Amino acid sequence: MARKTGSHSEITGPKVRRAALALFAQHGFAAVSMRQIAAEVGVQAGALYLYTKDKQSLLYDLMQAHMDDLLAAWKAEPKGDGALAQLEAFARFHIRFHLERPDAVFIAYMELRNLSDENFAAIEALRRTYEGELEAILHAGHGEGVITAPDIRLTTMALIAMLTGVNTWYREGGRLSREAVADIYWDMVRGAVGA
Amino acid sequence: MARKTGSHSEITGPKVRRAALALFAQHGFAAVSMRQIAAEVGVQAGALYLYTKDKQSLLYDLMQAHMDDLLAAWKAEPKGDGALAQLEAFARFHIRFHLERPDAVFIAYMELRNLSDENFAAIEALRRTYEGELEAILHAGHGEGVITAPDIRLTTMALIAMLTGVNTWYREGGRLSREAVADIYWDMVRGAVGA
DNA sequence: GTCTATATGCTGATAGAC
DNA sequence: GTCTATCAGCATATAGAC
Repeated sequence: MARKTGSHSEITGPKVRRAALALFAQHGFAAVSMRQIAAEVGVQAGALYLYTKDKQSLLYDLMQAHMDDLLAAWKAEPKGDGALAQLEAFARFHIRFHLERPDAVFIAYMELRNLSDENFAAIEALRRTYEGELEAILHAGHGEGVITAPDIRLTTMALIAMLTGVNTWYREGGRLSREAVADIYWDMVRGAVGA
Repeated sequence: MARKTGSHSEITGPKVRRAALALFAQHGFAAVSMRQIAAEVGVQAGALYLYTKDKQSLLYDLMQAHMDDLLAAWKAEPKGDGALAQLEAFARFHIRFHLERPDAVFIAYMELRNLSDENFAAIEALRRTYEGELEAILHAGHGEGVITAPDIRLTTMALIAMLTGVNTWYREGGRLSREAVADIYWDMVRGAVGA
């Protein structure tokens, strides 16, 4: 359908966010200029300000959308009965979700210090909510007597670091499939919590 | 005290590196200007170029010095006999060494993409050398039959991510001493490798 | 909705005085 | 060894034409 004086806001908006996501992940927020993003989208720099208030909002919106996705996806995940089944569900979910969107994950971890103070606080709260999900599972597992980890909080942080670390080395088409990786990591998680 | 033609190269050089380390860790390499570093040191921006070829070299020198320190410190670490003792030594060493220099660790992980191609390759080689140390221990443990982890390479990456993760949450003067943290993490490491 | 043009300011790096 | 002054360029963001 022919269109005369381009009215692409429904297409250009997402394109801006996709371009920013890829460029921020590759070069870092501070190293990417609005001109670079505009060039990737195929518009002039000034036009970006129709879709974002400023560069800071662009970063914040990307990170917030990522964390919202994460929390919603975990909420929708089938979890099974018992703390051990839920721990397995969490480990497999975390690896799968994070491997599916490496750019967003990278930004969420690396660009926290480039957020304004209030934006940082908002993202930090979402991150703690997610950590709380795992912490609750471990707490339940302790109550059920199926895990013996001595410190729930440390175990939470250790497991999340271990699982997220997959993103730093996993390459599509490598030696192992995502499922094989998840199997091995689940073994290590189980061992680490003393299950 | 009046000073005529100050000759402070032995003092100013290290000051430049210390200031750059702190500022890069706090704000990120790309977000820090040479003028900011100079202000922190107490000289004018132009004077920095007496101590570094350019901004890129400043970053590279910091990262290389950190990796050299790491490898030298591990080499000098008492390790005990047997793979399990060496694994414990590695875990405790890694946590201790990394907690002692959070800024350098942060930069070494976050600023890799701001290195030039050849500088990146050099740092990457040092990082792989360090990973190889842990991998060799796990390999030996497999041979001795004291660990049952099914995939040495994945276990290496998982353990390093888990141990390095301590830096993201540990705060001096918090609930647990470094030794207590190391005790708990060593338990988790042992469990994760099936020892 | 996108463009061009522009404001205002900071960037890395160098030259030359002292 | 450090300074001031400066270059050439790029930054974010906005104004106004179309």
